[in-house]
Amino acid sequence: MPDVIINKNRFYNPVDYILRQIGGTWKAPVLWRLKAKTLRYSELEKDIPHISQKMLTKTLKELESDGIILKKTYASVPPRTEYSLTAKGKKIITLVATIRTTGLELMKDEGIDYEALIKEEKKNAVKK
Amino acid sequence: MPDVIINKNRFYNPVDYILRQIGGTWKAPVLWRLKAKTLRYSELEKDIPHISQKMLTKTLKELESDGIILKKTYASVPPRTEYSLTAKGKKIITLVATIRTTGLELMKDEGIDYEALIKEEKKNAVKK
DNA sequence: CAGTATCCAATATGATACTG
DNA sequence: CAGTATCATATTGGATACTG
Repeated sequence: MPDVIINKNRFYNPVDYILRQIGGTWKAPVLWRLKAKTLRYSELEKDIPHISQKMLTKTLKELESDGIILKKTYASVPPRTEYSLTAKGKKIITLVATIRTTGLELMKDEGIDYEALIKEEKKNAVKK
Repeated sequence: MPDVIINKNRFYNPVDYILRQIGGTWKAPVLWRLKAKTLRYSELEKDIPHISQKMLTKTLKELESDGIILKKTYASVPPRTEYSLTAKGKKIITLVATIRTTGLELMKDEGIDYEALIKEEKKNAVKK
C-alpha cells in the first residue's frame, strides 16, 4: 500500500486517512450529536460525558479544518456559535453509524445490551 | 451515552469500544494482511511499510489479547509463529473493509485515485 | 458564551542494541 | 526467526485559571 499526501499530510493507506479524521476518543461523540441537528458549543459540552473543555475545543477545530463540520459565529451579546455537519460530514456520519452498529454487535457477544442501558439512563433522567 | 465496563476496561460508547481495538496506525494494516491468509511474523514485517519491530510486536499482542487474532507457535528450529484471524477478527475485518471503502471515496473527492496508485506500485515491483 | 493559556501525566511511536 | 529492552520524542488528554 503506497503512501499518499493530501493537504501536506502523509497517509499510509485509506483506513489511516479516515482514522486520522475520526479516530481518537472525542471525534465520534461530537459528530454523533451533530448527526441531525446544529448545536452550540455549550450544548455539546453539556451533552458529552467526560469531555474536557480543552478536548472539545481541539476536536471542533480539527473537524472544522478537515471540512467535516461548519462553524457559524453570530456576533450577538453574548456571542453565539453553532456547529453543523458539512456534506463531507454527512458522508462520514454514515460510517460512524456503521462502526457504532458493529460495536453494538460485539458488545452483545460480550453479553452487554448497550441499547437497553441507554433506555435505562433515559428513564432515570426523567425520574429526576 | 452511558459508560460500559468490559474486561475491566471502561468504554464511553460503542464507537469507542471499536476504535480502542482497531484504532491507531497499525491495527488495520496488520488485520488487512491477515484478511484471507495466515502469515508469519517476518512476512508481516516485510509486507507492512514503515512499521517498526516494536510496533508490530505490540500490535500483535493487543490484537491477540482482544481475541481478534490467533497466534500459533511451532517449536521447530528456527521457531515459527503464525497469525490468523479469529471469528471475532473476521467480523472486524468486514468493518475495516467498510472504513477502507469510505476512505477510498473521500480520497477520490480530493482527486486521488488510490487504487490506481496500488496498480502502479505492483507494476514497478514486477519490473524490478 | 465560547473559548485561551499553562502545567502535567500517560500513551504512542521510533531508533537502536541485544537474545533464546 | 521472533522477539525483548532501553532511550528518546511527540501527541493525547486532564486540571486549573483566565478572557473578549
